[in-house]
Amino acid sequence: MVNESPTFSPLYRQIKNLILQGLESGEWRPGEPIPSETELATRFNVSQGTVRKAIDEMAAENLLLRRQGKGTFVATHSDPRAFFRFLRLVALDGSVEPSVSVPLECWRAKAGQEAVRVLHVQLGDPIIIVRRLLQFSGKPVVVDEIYLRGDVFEGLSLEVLKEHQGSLYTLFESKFGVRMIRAEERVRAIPADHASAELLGVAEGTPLLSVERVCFTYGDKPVEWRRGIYSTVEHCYFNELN
Amino acid sequence: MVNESPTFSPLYRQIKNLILQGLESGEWRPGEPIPSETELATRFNVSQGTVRKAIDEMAAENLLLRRQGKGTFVATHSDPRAFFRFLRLVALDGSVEPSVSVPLECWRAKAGQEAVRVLHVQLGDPIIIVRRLLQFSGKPVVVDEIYLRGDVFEGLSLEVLKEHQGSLYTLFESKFGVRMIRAEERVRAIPADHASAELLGVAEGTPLLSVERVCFTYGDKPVEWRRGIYSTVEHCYFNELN
DNA sequence: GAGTGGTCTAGACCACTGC
DNA sequence: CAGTGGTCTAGACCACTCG
Repeated sequence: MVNESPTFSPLYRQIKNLILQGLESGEWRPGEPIPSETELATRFNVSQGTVRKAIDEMAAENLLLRRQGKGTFVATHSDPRAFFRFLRLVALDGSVEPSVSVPLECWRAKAGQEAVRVLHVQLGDPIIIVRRLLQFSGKPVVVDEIYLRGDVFEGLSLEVLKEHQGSLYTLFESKFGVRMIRAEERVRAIPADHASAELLGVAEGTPLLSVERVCFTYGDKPVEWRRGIYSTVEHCYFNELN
Repeated sequence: MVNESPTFSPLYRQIKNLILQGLESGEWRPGEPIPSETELATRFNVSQGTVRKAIDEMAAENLLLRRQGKGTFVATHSDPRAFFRFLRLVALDGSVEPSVSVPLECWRAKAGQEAVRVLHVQLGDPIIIVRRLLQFSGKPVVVDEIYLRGDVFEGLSLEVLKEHQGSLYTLFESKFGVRMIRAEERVRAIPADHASAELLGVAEGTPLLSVERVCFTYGDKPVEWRRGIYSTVEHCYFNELN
């Protein structure tokens, strides 16, 4: 169990990778429990403390969720606590309203330069584009244009989107087995164009937020790129800095 | 060492609070090392592992910085790695340019309703207001208006600001003993008014980011409120979601 | 009560830093 | 070389959940 190589990697990190493999391979699916610490310890021939440290790190990265007395579970976006993990939008008056997703369009296309650069696909590879509206207490607040890898989300259609309840990421988990781990957002201020102005109910030229998001699944593989146009008339983009 | 109260608090968290007290009281100042784990363990009559767990949490919260072989240090904003911790601004082309802070004005005032609400001071209490410009590679990108508690930052003046090299938060640490721990930001899109347009070199009405930040020191005490007006012509607000 | 994660300990050894 | 943090172990006991 000793590692004398120049690129030293502690045992618990090797264990972490083994557990990660289980997640990637689908051995344990989102929401399901993984084996207990003692069970994993005997399986991997290490002490419980080492497994514990591996799980600690993964829980800190929101990959696993520990629940004392019950077990350790694969994190899922359908957990209500995870809903605002990727949606940093709050009402100016502090009220918390549930959001409703209204799918507008969904069509297939071939990857252009932008998709190639961000999604790591080849030029002309199939991609899927979704346009949808996000409403808070009945009012439209966000217009999203979402680019997805066609190979990963094969079968996605407007009908599927309309049938589904809940956030897009729960749909991606349950129907396509894709779990979003991490995302990067780039925010800029832009004037409302004609289409966005109409959809969001603001005057053309009104300053809006352009929020570009790249979303990664296991292995830091980018699978979604989206641009959201946020109206900040009654909401704002909220961020906590630590 | 047993705790049978209904509000159970593990030992390592009590140790954490003791170390926190040392930070708040200034027993160890930013950049300085705290005593070694074994030393703290004997001082607090617990095992090294318990001290370790306390320090682990504080390192995760960016309160302490561990350096193998050297010791554990009080985190500081003058560490270059911490520079972009609170400034989520990157160039669109990905280049990393150092920023220069240009103080414009600094005056004393009495707290209005906004300051009362955010900074938890009394109406009419002394506050200090700073206006400054942030330049990247010579170009103005951010105009900041900064509201500070007068009791905490007594003695701050335009001269002091102009003399100082480095970020504002390093000045706050070295001259006023105030360390910023955590911040909240609220981002909205607004049109450039006349003054901002002139300072940032954009046309009046250009969409800009309004970034309001509340900054907290130990004990979650708010000591700074600022509104930054960001030009997103060549930069964007970057955020990583985990 | 059995099983889970959570805490605490004591001790051994490894990796890194600086004298 | 001594001193620091980093890893790993084995074992005891506590707190929580559920049947």
